[in-house]
Amino acid sequence: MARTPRNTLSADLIVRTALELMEAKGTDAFSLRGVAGELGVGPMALYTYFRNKDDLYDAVRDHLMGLLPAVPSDEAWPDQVRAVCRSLRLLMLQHPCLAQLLAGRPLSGHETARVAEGLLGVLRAAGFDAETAARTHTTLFTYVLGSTSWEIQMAAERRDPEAWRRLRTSMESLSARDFPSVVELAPELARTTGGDEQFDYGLDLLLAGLQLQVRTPS
Amino acid sequence: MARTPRNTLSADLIVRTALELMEAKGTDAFSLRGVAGELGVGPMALYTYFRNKDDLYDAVRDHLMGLLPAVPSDEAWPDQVRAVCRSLRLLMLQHPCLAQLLAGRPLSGHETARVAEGLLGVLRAAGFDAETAARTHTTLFTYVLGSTSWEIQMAAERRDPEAWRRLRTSMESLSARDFPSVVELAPELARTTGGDEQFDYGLDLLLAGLQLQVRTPS
DNA sequence: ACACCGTACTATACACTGTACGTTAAGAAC
DNA sequence: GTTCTTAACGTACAGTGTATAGTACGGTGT
Repeated sequence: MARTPRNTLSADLIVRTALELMEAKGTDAFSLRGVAGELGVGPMALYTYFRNKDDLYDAVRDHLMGLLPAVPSDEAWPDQVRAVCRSLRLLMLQHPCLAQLLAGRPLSGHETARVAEGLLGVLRAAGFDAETAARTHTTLFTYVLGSTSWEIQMAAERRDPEAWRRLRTSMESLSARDFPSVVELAPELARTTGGDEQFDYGLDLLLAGLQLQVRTPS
Repeated sequence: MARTPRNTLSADLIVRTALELMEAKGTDAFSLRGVAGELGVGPMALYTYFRNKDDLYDAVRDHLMGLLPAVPSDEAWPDQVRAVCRSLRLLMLQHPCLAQLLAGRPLSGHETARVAEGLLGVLRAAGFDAETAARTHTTLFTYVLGSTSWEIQMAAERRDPEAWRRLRTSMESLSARDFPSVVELAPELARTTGGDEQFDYGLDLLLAGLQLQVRTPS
């Protein structure tokens, strides 16, 4: 019986454990000590496989990006773009921690590059020049990131009854004289903080703009 | 000489000090102890004015939102929308901490409501119905939030030479066979992670989609 | 078989964090 | 002068990431 068994760890095992922990106890509850504890190991053991916490973050992000399906190849380019954006959003909803992992750090890793490659390939094949393809890629990515992060954030807030109550009362304290539109549209605003329809609404605006641009090149 | 002078603090003074600290030492360097130290006061003194750290965060965010200019009233609605989005982005660039303050917590506070009121008012005046106005508001807000947060994040990364070097090398390690588009467009992608042009590109796509929708109501 | 060495892991320690709790003293009201 | 409220203090706790140093296992060379 080895008192300190070796080679029981691996980068992949650590990543999967970290991911499980984030999904079970919430993104914020994640800590190196927590992951190490789950693995029955001291906190410093992780530093054999990752330079620091951010490095582990990046690895988890890339692992999640690997779960994205390939771009459908037998569709028109607007539908392909829609598919890529929708599947990224779905992945983020399925793994809420992904929102923070994507927002907080630059993109890196092979799986992440694969996803970018898919979208860029669609855009190039559709006839976009290099600069426009890059601009469009960034625009789409930041839209998906922003809107879905917001959606997740709001959903989390709604789950916390105390925070939700405070939000409602602070909403109701607004005078209808000073803020007529906000007060009038409060129910609509609450309804449009997320959901498939809201996401598709913005995405379709972007796609409409794109198609218009393709048809009338400057 | 009073050993513990009283009434030297105020919510507003604390907010301003917190803001100064965040801008001087970076958003992450902000801590209750740091703010209290700057004010020559114990950490717990702040709890007289704020329930907790998030509460202070919200106050700082609302304070910053108060700096946004009013919506120009003598322009066509697409230009008004553009002006609102641009000024929010500029404020975020000027106060990088605002990105995190907006992303991490739900919106609240009077100044924040004032800004929402401005944009919603423009949309209602332009003839959008309640639901479409709310959807558009959310779409525009999340686009500005996502794209500008990303821009700030990338700019910060570029300022850290170590992180920037690692990013470059990880980019260059991608094989041109597996990731042809990413490798080919690397320079364009690096160039389009921010800047006025990139922001306006996406914003104009959204506005083009919106105008199209107005002209051809379902 | 045995010494060796790189490496996987442990142990300890440091400088932080937010905040719960209990105490003290300043200023106002009577 | 007495009493009440409250602003600010001090202490303490349970965390955090990680630098540094030490230890014992596994595979390799002789």
